[in-house]
Amino acid sequence: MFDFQQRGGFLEKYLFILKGCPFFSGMTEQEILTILHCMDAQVKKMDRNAYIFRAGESTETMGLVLSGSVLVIQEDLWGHRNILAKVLPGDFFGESYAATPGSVLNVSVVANEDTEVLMLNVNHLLTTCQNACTHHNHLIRNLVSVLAGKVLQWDSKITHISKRSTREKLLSYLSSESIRQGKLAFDIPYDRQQLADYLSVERSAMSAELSKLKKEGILDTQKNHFVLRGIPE
Amino acid sequence: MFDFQQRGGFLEKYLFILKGCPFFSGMTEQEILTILHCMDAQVKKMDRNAYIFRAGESTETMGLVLSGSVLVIQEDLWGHRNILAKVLPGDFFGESYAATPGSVLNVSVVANEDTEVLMLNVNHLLTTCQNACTHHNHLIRNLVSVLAGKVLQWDSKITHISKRSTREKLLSYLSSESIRQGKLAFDIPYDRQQLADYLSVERSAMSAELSKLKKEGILDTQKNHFVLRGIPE
DNA sequence: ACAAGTATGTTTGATTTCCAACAAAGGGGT
DNA sequence: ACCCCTTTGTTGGAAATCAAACATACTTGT
Repeated sequence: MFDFQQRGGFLEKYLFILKGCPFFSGMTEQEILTILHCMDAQVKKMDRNAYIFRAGESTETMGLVLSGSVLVIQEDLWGHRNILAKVLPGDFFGESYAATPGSVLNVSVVANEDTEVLMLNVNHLLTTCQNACTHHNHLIRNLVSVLAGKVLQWDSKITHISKRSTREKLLSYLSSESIRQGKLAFDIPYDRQQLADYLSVERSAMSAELSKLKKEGILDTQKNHFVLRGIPE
Repeated sequence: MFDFQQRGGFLEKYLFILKGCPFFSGMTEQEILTILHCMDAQVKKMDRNAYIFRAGESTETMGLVLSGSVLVIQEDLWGHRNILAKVLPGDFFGESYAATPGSVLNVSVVANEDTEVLMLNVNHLLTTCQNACTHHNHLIRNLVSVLAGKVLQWDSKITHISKRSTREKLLSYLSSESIRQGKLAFDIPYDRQQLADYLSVERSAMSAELSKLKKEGILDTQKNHFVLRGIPE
């Protein structure tokens, strides 16, 4: 772990990510730097498969992915892994637990590849120096947007996994991704095993269902690239 | 729909609920009244099964249940109903959509019984009169807690419905309710059909599974009262 | 180019869920 | 007490999923 202020290199490298992040929207570079100091920002470099949070812990800090990606997961002792979300650069994880004093993590967070994350203390934002920094109120307002967006994201995940059949889950997820990205041809951030874990189905059954959908001409796919064709008339 | 300020009756009747609500925590009665006016508060009386929000709409207002209860649901055209949550007096619904400009409701909200709800305009809180009312920043801070709590609630719902079998879903939900309420004997807010819709399983299969669990001595239940016994050794 | 490891697709039988129909139990109103 | 309506439990056949095994790409490192 590195102190953010002492490593100018990181700063120049990633400031453009922070500027594009909803949480820092409407702030100048200098204001962002001030805030990073207030929130005790620290950069962590994580190797692939390293745990950033473990279910059962509690935390005052939230994470912001700078490079690479992390998976928010739940896993039981027998290898079943449930993927709640993949978090890409510019997006947060753990913010809801950090913002809820006394809460216990119901999820784990692991690096999906070699990853750099920025850890930010939310309590410093919520409970101290409310008057001193005029930016704090602005940031808390931004935090509302971040949290509301997370709820909406969760709503749509629940939409997918509430479907009863593997086929419906696939089509629910794929069509929503297609709409979100605004095109019928798009990439998804998951490989087959991860997609199965995201949709809570068996990989082999899902693979079989994808083959069926291909044969029926409803979609085409190679690796993580998908093309939806709609239902032929 | 009634104007809140003109109906003192409602006010006295429900102010104690508002005072106990996390969103208004740390505020005096007079401050709450001021806020209600700022947020254009209006009381709505809804008959059982009436829709408060419909999927596809968008909204600037969030709802607070005063009496009765509402269900947050998703339904397809062929009667499949997925219950995301039951909202009891003192709790919010729709706040994430109201706090996300341009968002479209992915859920519907229906009155589960004859219900009174308070509708509050979130935009008035987030975008106007930030300087005038010192309470606003306090409220936005409280809104962060409300939203973070909603994410945690969603996390735990995802935990339950991600389980692969009906039995696991039941036990996941029931044990978490038991822990949440701090006792092995507890009531749940759902009848059998609603519980099945909440866990995304078939009612009849769930009923059969409950019978098995009873026979095995793992739990006991009559109507919506449950007693967990743990797995016998 | 090769080998080893990983990811994806396919198949199979056992298990589970779904679905519809029906039976039994409870509630409310007259 | 009676009937009607809702809720809950039970059953059985059809369909889907799970889980394990295997085959076939595709990667990666040497």
